[in-house]
Amino acid sequence: MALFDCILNAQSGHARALTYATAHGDFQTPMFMPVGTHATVKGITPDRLEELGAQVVLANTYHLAMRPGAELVAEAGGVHEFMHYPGPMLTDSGGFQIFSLADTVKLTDDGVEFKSIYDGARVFWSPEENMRIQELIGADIAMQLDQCPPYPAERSFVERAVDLSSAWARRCLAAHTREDQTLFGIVQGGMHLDLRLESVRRLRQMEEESLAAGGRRFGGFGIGGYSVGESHEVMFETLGQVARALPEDRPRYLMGVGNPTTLVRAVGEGVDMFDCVLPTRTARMGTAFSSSGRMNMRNAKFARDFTPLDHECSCYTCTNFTRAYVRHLVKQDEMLGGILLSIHNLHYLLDLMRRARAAVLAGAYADFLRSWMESPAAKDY
RNA sequence: GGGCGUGUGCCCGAGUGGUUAAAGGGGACGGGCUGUAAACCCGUUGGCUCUGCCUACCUAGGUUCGAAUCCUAGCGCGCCCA
Repeated sequence: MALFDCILNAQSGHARALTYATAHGDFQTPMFMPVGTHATVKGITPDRLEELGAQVVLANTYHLAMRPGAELVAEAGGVHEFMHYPGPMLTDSGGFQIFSLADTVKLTDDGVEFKSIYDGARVFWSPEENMRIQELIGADIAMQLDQCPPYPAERSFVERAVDLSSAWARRCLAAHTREDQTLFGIVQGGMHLDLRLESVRRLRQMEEESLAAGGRRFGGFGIGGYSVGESHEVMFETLGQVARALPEDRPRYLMGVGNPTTLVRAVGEGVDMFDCVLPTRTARMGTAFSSSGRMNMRNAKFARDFTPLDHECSCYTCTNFTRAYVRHLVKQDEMLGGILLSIHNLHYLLDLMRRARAAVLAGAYADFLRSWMESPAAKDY
């Protein structure tokens, strides 16, 4: 396969199984991507990530640009070398952080000015500067700079976010040059189907114009702005139509979603990739995913429970440790508690997506979805 | 044996006559976490027939309209002297 080729291995209903080629190896979908904001998946060493079958790992442009600095990462040989992760990587642009963290954000014709949360310094990013930084960091996939509106938000606000994100997408696409890195565009539009479809239309159009002018195309598409506080019902009212309005020949990435049931349902709607802090953050806070639903391992009922976290799980944690021991670690604030739970939760989502892929390859995704929705784990949706 | 000090809710610890069921920690118990400023944040923590009542600041008496707060004795603990 040539770099950034995308092969459709199978389709079952709207659910797809893709293989995608990057300079650091192929990845297969449906797929969940562990989040490693500061160029580390908290508590998890890279060899453990490989053992878990993680394929793509995320890092964050905002945080790495502030610390230790994109130039330093480039000097280290790029983010893969820096963090010693040999597989495919993706960097989020940092747009999400700019708008969610900074209290003073100033939009100009040329870009966005914001205050660094690290030292309060004024930082100005144009889409071009953001591309330059992401190329320095050197992940396999870069995300366009975008604006993710909160929920609820005035329609006019969401419209402006679509306008801004579209304009930035065009400039990112034009500015992106690195050959061994691809760029994903991002759909916005909140919960408004017409705005979402307009956002998709613009991405497709700007790509056509770029190609016609001898420029580049998007390597895939992010679906942003969901799971920002709306109900699942509201999200699924539009998600499927939005996903399927995107080009069929490239991956669709639902950004920031990690609830197991949402993943299973979204795959059924034609989504291919996900990322979320949920498995690792909740792990550090003491929560375990399991085939019988989420478990708060601080609960007293686990004190003398000498069984594995999940009887159906084959991860390192479940094959070697008991609920009682994990609870003990969590109650004592021992770092190993968060580590063991992170291993388990990541395994849970990675394995869920492997089983989803197997179901697509078997042409039986509808059955997989149905049996999931009837399982005890779906209750925590 | 004598002197001085001290005794608060599961634990530590503030309070030193009235708005104190009693600050603040810790612990315990429970909840939350969705493109990670998160090994973090929030709630509950005497009982009950629960918009109120009862029981509570070592024990027993006392002073006072009113005491965890003052007095007396006892008991426990600590330090010093013998």
